[in-house]
Amino acid sequence: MDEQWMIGQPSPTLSLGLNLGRPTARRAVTTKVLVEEDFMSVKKSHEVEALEAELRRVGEENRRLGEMLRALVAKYGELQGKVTGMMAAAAATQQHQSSTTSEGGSAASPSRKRVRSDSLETAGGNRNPSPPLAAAGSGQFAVTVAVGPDQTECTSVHEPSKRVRADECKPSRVSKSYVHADPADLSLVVKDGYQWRKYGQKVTKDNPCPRAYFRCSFAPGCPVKKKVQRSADDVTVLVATYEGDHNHGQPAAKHEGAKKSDASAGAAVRISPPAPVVQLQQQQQQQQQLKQEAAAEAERKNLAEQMAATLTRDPGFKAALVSALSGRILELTPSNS
DNA sequence: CGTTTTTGACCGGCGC
DNA sequence: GCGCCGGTCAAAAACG
Repeated sequence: MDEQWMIGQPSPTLSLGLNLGRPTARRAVTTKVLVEEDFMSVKKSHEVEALEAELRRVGEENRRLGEMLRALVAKYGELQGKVTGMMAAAAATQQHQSSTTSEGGSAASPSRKRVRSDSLETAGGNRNPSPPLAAAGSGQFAVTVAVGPDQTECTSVHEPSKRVRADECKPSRVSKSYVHADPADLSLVVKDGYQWRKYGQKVTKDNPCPRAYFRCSFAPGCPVKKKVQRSADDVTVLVATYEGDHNHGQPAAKHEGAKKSDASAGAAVRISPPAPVVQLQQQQQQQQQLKQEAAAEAERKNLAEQMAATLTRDPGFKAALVSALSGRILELTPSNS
């Protein structure tokens, strides 16, 4: 019979009975009394002995599982620490290289650049010789942020030397933004509140959709660039890659870029169509969702670990388990007078 | 007329 | 050394 009970009532029954804080607690008290009166006074039957053995076995298994879970979490934390350390070491090495080789390289071999570009660059580049410290909050679209806002020296190197490879000296901020767009709309425009000037378009090898290159045109010396390309997997998704920090604040909400001169925007301020706002919200929602999911996962792991530790250490857990099991036994066994 | 977009050409890095 | 490829330039066209 006990075998039938165990087969017919698998683990859900156990889990139901383990809700310590639920109204079954009151029933557990009464059932405990019943257990003591009915079962303890009477000679233990072999069924009860089998149940107790099963109970011990389940408790032991639960304890083992808890230990395994703790070990797993500990190993996970250890591995995560190693990864973090390796990434920090790589970032430190990269920063050191960029602060030495890039500065020296741009000064030692200026002939690497185009001649006409250098003349233009020196003429206009002095307008903003040092990158301002502002725009620390401009990374609001960042999904993957490479470095922190304190590493602005890389930007100062990056601006005068135009053809610095991205892996030699990464811009101070590289972030990606995914925007859902109408596939019928062929324009590669991602509304993010800034003014952008398109300076090139290219069809890349790994994606049939062309990639558009934009510069921030709100401030003359703003080093921020943006690449926009439709996702190869989903053409309805626009992937915008931002490089660098804005050296100005976010412009006031008005028509972004698209064939609107600043002179016309001064007097007649029109309310922007809702589409930019919607896309902006979509970007922020996606990023918030990613962060929330990561946080929720970490919280779940932490919660599971705490639950395992609490349950295995709590001396009342076994008593509660006994009461719960006994209560279920009394419920399921036909009342024998 | 000033600004922005388009688009072919050019440049430099990288792999073979 | 050569070709490929991504990024950029700049003249011409388009636009308001």
